[in-house]
Amino acid sequence: MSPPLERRGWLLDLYPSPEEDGLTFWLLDETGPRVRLHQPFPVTFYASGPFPRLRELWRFLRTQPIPVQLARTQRQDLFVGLLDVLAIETAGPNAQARLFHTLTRTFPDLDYYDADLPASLRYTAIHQVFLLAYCRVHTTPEAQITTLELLDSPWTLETPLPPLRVMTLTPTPDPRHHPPETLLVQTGGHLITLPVHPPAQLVLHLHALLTKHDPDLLLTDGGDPWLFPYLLDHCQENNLAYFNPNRDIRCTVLRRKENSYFTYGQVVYRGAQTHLFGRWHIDRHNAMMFGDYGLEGVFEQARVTGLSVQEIARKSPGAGITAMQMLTALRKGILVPYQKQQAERPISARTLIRTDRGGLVYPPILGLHTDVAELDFVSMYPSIMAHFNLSPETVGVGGPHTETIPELGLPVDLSRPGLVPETLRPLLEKRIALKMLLATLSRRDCEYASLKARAAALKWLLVVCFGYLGYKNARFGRIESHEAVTAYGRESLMRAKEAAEDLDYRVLHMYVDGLWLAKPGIKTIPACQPILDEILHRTGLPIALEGIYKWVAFLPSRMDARVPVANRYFGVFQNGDLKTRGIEARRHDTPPWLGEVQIEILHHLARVDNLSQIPAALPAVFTMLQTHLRQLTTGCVPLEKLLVSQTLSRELDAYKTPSPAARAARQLEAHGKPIRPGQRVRFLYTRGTPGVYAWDEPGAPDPRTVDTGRYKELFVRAAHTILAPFGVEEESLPYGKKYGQFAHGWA
DNA sequence: TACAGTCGGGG
DNA sequence: GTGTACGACTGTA
Repeated sequence: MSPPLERRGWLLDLYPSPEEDGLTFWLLDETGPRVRLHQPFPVTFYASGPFPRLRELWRFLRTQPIPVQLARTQRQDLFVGLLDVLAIETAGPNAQARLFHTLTRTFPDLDYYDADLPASLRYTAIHQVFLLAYCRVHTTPEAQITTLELLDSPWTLETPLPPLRVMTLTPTPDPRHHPPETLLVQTGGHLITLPVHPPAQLVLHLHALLTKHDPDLLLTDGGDPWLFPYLLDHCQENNLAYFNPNRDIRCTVLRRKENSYFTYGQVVYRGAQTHLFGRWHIDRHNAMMFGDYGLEGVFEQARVTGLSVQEIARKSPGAGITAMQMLTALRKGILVPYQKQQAERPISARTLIRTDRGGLVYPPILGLHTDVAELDFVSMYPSIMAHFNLSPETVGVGGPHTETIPELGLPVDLSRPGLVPETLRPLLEKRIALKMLLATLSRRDCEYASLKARAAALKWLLVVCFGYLGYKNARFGRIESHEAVTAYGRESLMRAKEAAEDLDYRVLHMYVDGLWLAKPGIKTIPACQPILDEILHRTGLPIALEGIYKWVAFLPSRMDARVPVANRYFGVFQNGDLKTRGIEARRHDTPPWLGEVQIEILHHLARVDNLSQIPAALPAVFTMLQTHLRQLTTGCVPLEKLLVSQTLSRELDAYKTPSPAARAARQLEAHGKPIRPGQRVRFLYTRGTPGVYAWDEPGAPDPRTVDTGRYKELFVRAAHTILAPFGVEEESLPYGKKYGQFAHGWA
C-alpha cells in the first residue's frame, strides 16, 4: 500500500537537508504521525560592485565545483534604488552557504545581498508557510512535497497549537550550582528518576525513552550547558555511535559555544547551546526572556518572525524583529544587505546636541497625591513609526508628498509605505487585538495566561524595533530615523500635556510615554474618557488609561530630599493593584527579605479607602516591622532570603576595587567555580573580613557570622523609603529614638 | 570626598 | 543577530 499523498498538520521544523541539497520538513500530521518530507529549494543570492570585479567573479564562479546559474540583473536597494547585480543561483541552501563562505574570502571587496538568511526565513518569504503553521501538503510516494498549502495566518488571534509530545528533563540538584545526581524525566504521564552516574547507563536509558516516547519537545533545565554536553562528550569519548537525540538521525546535534556579550548597557552571559533536528530542545535556563513570556510566547514569535522555534527561543527579540524586517524586504523584492554599508550622513554638531536626546521627562511633584490618573501611550515608539511612516529609507527623503519632522526640520517621504512601518503595522494591530480580547476575560479564564504571554511576546518585538532603527550596524538602521522617532515622541507628549491642562488636569509627572494627571474627584474610568479622546485627537496615537490611583507617592532623591527623581514612585490603584518603580523591591540585587517587607508595608497601606485612615493603619505596620526585625536578630530569617544577587560585569582581574560581588566571586573561583561576566553571584553580608560569604560554596555558612547590623540598616532604609511620604521619620522606626511616634497633620 | 560598580525601563 | 544609553545610588578607599 502506498502512503497517503495528502496530509494536514502543523509544520514543526524546517532545515537544510544533510544529504541531498534541499529542505527537510517535519510535519505533525493531525492523525498522529510525525513525518519527514523534503523539497528541492534552489537559493539565489546577489553580488554588486565595480563592473570589472563582477566579471572576475563571473569567471571565478565558472571554475568552481559548485554548479551555479548566473545572470546579470537589477534589483532594488532600500537606499539607493535600482542596483546592477550578479544573481547567483545554487541548487540548494548547503551549496549556497559553502559558496558564499568562499566568496567572502576571495572577493571581500564586493557587496553581497540575500546571502546569509536562515532557510526558514527564505521559505516563509517565498511560500508564506511559517513554522507551526497549520497546512495541507501533497507529496509524491517518496515524500517529496509537490504542494504545501497554508491553512493558517500568523495574524489570526485563535491559533490552535499542535498536540505536542513534551519530555521534561529536570536534573537535581540544579546544575548551575552543584553537580547533578539524578535526572527527573516526565513524559507521557510517566515520571522516571534516573541516576546521572555512570553516564553510560544514563545514555542507555535516555536512548530507550526517546525511542519509546518520540517527543517533539525536550524541555530541560540546563540542557544546553550541562545535560547534552555531558551525554554527547561521553558518547564521543567512548565511541557510542548509537545515541542520537535528533529525530532526524541523519543529522548530528548542533552545538554552539558559550559567550558573553554586551547589550542594553550590560554584559549578558549565554551558555553553550545544543540544537536538535526534527524535534526541539529548549533549555528553560538558557532561553532568552523565557521567564517573561514562556513557551506560548516563543511559539507566537516563531509564527510571526519566520525563525525556527529553537532559534527564537534562544535569541533576543531583536533578532526576531530583524528577521521580520528581512521578510518584508524579501517580499517587496528589496535586497537584504549582508553587511550594513549605509554611512550616517554628516549632520552639524549643533543639530546633534539638539536632537540626540531620548524621551521627554518632566520631574514629578514630590510627595503623596490622590485622584491621579496614569495615561500611557500604547507601544509609543512603534506606533509613531507606523503612524508617521518613519523608516530608514523615508526619513530625510523629499518627494511629492512629505511632512516635516518636529525639531529636526527634516522631511519624511509619505508617498510610499516604509519598510519598518509596513513590518510593524500587523504586529501593532495584533497586539492591540489581543489586549482587547484580554480585557474581556477574567484572570481565571483558561486562555488568559496564554493570550497574555502572546501579547507580551509581541510587545517585546515592538519594543526592541526602535533600538534597531538607530543602531548603526543594523541591516535596516539609520540614526536620523531613530532621532525622528524620539522627536515625534517628545512632540506627542507635549501635546498630551497641553490637552490635559486644557481639560483642567494638573500634570504631576511625565515620563517618555506616560503622564500622571491629577484632578479633584477623578475616580472612574468613564471620567477619563474625554482626556483620552482629546489626546488621541491631538496626537493621532493610541493612548490608554493605565489606572486611577487611590494614592501615589513620588519620591525625592536620596542625595537631596528637595530634588525629585524621575520614575521613583509607588502607588495603589483603585482595584488594589500595586505599582512600584525604582524602589528597593524592584531591584534584582535587593535581598528578598527586604523586598518582601516593602511589599508587605505597601499591602497594609493599600487597604485604606482614603488617606485619613492611614494613621490608624500605621501601628499595625510598626508591629509587623518589629516582628520581622526580631526574626532577623534571632536567626529565624532563612539565609536564602538575605542573599544579595549581583551580576558580574567584567572578569575578576579587571576589578580595580573589589566590590562585595567581586569578593564573593573570588571565593567561588578559589573553589573551582569561576563566574563568567554576565553571570550572577549570590552572597551574604558577614562580619569581619572579607565581609561576604559566597552562596553555593561547599558546606553551609554559620548563621552566627551574618552581619545583622548591616541587614538592620538596610531594613530601616527600605522601610523608610515606603513610610517617609506618610510622614514617618526614620527615628520612629523600630529601635529608633522616637520608635512608634509619627508626625500628624501630613494629610 | 572621589570614584568604581550596579541597576533600571518596557509588561 | 551583539544599543558599549545615562543618571541615581551604594560601597570602598
